[in-house]
Amino acid sequence: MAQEPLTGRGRRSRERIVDAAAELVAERGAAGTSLDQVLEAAGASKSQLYHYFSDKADLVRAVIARRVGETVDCQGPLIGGIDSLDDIRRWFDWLIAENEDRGCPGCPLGTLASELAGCDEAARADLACGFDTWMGLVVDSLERMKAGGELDERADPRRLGASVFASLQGGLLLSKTYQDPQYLRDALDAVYDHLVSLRRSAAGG
Amino acid sequence: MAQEPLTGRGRRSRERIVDAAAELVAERGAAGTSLDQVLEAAGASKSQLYHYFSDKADLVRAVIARRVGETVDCQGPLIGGIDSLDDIRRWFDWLIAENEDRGCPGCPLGTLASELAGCDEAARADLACGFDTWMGLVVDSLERMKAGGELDERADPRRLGASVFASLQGGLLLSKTYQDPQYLRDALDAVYDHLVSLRRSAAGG
DNA sequence: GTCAAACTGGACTAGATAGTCCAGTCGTAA
DNA sequence: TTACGACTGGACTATCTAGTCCAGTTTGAC
Repeated sequence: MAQEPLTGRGRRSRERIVDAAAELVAERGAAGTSLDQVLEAAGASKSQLYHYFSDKADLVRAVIARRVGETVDCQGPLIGGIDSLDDIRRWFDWLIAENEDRGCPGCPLGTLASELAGCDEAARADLACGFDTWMGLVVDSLERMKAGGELDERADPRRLGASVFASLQGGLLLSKTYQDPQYLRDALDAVYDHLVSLRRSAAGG
Repeated sequence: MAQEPLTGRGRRSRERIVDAAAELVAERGAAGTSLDQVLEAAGASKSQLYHYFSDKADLVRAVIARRVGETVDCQGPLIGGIDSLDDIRRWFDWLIAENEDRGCPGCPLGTLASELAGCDEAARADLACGFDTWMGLVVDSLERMKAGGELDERADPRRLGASVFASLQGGLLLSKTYQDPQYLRDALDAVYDHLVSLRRSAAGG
C-alpha cells in the first residue's frame, strides 16, 4: 500500500510526481498517460512512484485530490464572498476570462469525471465528493442571497447551484470542443439571466 | 488508407467492428479500449480491422460518426417537431427519463469530446461538427417559437440553443458522476424555467 | 558519529499493444 | 466457369506498459 512521505525530501519527491501526473493527465487523460511519461517529466524513478502510490489508480486519485484542492483554494474565497447578483456576474466574468486566457482547456475535474466515473468507482466517489464541496460553496452563496432578500421565494438554492455547475461544466466542454470561448459565455449568461429573473424586485409568476 | 467495403459481406464486417468499438469506447473511453478487445467482441480479425480502417484513430472517428448519426436519427424528429414550450418540456422529460432508464451513462459524444478534443484534432473537428448539427436543430426550433410568438424579442435562439446544450451536457456529466438522475433534472428544469421567463406573455424587463 | 528507517536508482519481467504480412477464401461480373 | 479483386485468418514483430526487486544512499533521532 501507499506510504506517506515522512521527510522533506520524500514530500518533495511525491509532490513532483503528482505535479507531473496532474499536468499530463489534464492533456491526455488518465488512460492516455503512462507512468513512464510521468516519471520522465517528474525526473523520478519507478521505485519512488511505487514507494508513495500503490498503483496507477492510486496516483490518479492523488491527482484528483490535488485538483480538488487547487479548485477550492482558488475559487473558495471568490465564491464565499458572493452576496449579490453583481458579485455573481463578476465571478462568471472571471471564469469566462480565465477559460479564454488558458485556451479553453476544459475543467480538469470534469474531464477526469467524464473519463473515470464509469469505470473506477473509487475515483468516481472522490470526484463526486469534490463536486459537492464546490457546489456547496455556491449553494451557500445563493442561500445568503435569498436570506438577504436579493432572490425571492421562488429561488431554490440547491437546484440553482446544481444548474450553475451544470452550465459551467457544459459550457467548458463546448468551449473546449469548439475551441471557442463564446460557448461558456453563452451558457453562463443564460444562468445569470435566469438568476436575474428570480430577483426579489423582478416581476414574477 | 481505409477501404470502403464494396460487398454486403464487407459492409457487415465493418459494421460489426464499429458496433463493438462504439459500445466498448462508451464504457471505457477510446484510450481505455484496445483493438484486441474490439476484435474479440466483434468476432473479427486484425486484418479485417486494418482492411477498413487505417489505424486506431480512424476507427475512433468511425465510432464518432456512428454516434452522431444515431443521435440525429433518434432526436432529430423529436426536436424538429418542437413548436411550443410544452413540446420543450416533453422533450426534456424524455431526456431525463431516458438518462435514468439507462443508468446515467452520460452522453457518448460528450464523453468522447471530453477525452479527445485536446489531443486529436480530427476527432475534435468531427465532434464539433456533430454538436453543430444537433444544436442547429434546437436553434431552428427556438427560432420557430420566436417567429410564432411563443418567445418574445429578448430571446436569442442561437445563445439559448448553446445554453440548452451546455445544460444538457453538464447535467449528464453530473448525473454520471453522482450516479443520480436528479442532477440532469435540476439542470434542464432551470433552462426550462428560463425559457418560460422569456415567454411572450410573461412580464419582462 | 551511529544506526535504523526512509528514500532512491535502475535493471528486470510478463503481458499487452498497435500495427504488418501473406497465403488463402469468397463474391461477382463477364 | 473463370478470373480478379474484395475479403479474411492468424501468425508475427517491435514497442510500450504496469508492476517487482534489491542493493545502495540519505535522513534524522539519539
